[in-house]
Amino acid sequence: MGTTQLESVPEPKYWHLKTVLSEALDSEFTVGEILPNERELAARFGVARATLRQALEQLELEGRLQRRRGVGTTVAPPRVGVDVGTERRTWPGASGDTWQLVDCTVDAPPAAVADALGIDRDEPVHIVRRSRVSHGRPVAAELLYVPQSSVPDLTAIDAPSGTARARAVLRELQHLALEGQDRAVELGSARADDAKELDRLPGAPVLVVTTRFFAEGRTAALSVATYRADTCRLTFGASGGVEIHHGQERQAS
Amino acid sequence: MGTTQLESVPEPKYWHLKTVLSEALDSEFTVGEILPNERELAARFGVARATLRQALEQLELEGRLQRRRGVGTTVAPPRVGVDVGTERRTWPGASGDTWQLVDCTVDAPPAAVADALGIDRDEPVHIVRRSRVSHGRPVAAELLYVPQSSVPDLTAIDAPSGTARARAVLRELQHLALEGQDRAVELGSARADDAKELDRLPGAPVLVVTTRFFAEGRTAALSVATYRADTCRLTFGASGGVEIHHGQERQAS
DNA sequence: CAGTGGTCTAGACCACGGA
DNA sequence: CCGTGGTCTAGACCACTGC
Repeated sequence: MGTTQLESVPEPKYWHLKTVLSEALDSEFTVGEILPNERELAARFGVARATLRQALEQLELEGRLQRRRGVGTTVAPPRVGVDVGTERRTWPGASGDTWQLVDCTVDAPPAAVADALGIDRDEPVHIVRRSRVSHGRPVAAELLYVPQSSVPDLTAIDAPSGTARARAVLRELQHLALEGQDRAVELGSARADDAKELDRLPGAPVLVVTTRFFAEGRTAALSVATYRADTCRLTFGASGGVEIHHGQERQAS
Repeated sequence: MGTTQLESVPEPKYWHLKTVLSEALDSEFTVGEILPNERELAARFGVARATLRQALEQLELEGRLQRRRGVGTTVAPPRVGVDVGTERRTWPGASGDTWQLVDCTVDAPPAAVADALGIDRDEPVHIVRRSRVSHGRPVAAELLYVPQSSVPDLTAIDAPSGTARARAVLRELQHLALEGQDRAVELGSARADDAKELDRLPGAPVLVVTTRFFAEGRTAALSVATYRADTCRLTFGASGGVEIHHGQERQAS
């Protein structure tokens, strides 16, 4: 081998395709513009549709594209910075939070949630559903699990209907002294119900933010919030008064 | 509508397959166990390999499986909780941090990074490469961008080689008074070099943690850390002394 | 209704890891 | 060397959107 063997490492077609498309998006398209359809693009690049789709999937994962069945593929706007600040340690539903109540049920939680709450796996808890909207688009769906022991003063009279009961549960929560909280962020895929609320297909990538609220020496509530990974950037503002001019704060290419 | 129309919504095969496999993983497999190969599994479920792979991909995305070319598909251990705590606001490289120095170069940063740092796009900066290991496995790769103006006392003599220079840059950083920092987390896909360091294929899903360090009224450094999304759960410990017994803290199914 | 992206098939070959 | 997962093809049909 006389020459440096750079060509002997064939880049996958979809990877190269992704690079080419990415550059084209930067230079030849504007936000919201609709791309040629997949069959057309595949033909234009001389690849099978499946290969072209592999490239599009990556670009969608990175928040560069948005695809909707029956409509087409459009150039996505930059990701929305969504504040999930840690320093403001308050109960959910405290004044100024950005969540919309959806409804509230009483049911046995998933086993993992019961374990985290330190309760029996078949002990029913309040499950408050909330959703979060930013810039007119749904960005997150939340399930807030509240053991009945955390809101002992809640009576059946307080809970005539879904959102009213949700309000009552959150109101009762404020009575507890919040001793602390912790958070975790991980990648997940949207369950069917979350997907519907987020206007995505089931299985869409989401950032799952799990928050545990501590009071009276135990976990008094557990929040599982799923954010659209394609359109959201979770921000943890921690410095004083520095303005964020988020635009192309994307990963280096 | 007399009956609830549940059957009229045909679930995609790969989605159903994913559910079945997921339950099988819980009940019939142990961590580290190797699954039958894809051709075998596809045949067993009576689907094409591509369909089977779609299900496996989702499970890998959720951290349930690990696939390695030439080896096979294994049952993944629960995600590792990696602390990216916000309260401990220190410069990178301060005592007690868990990063390993890799090397250090001087080069023009990507345009987005230059913008975030508020410098010209062709102004070279120090680029410190670090990696983070947890439980014996690489979990993150970081690029730390430090404008030369942030470490004015650094001389060429301090920088004989890669890691030595990296050490020198971090040492100089400690001399600045850290005024604040902020963080953002978003989904990305691994670039080729990061992928190599993380022992993954290019394009693998990663959680990108961008941290801006403020000093002297400006952004004095910018860290872009990419964490393996399949194996990591980013934790933001914020409560006092509460022990985390992470095990099955997975998203509710 | 036509056009879009989403799912699925049944093949083929390639790149990598380990024996 | 063989077996693995990774890539790619050229089709097909389905589900959804908007006209």
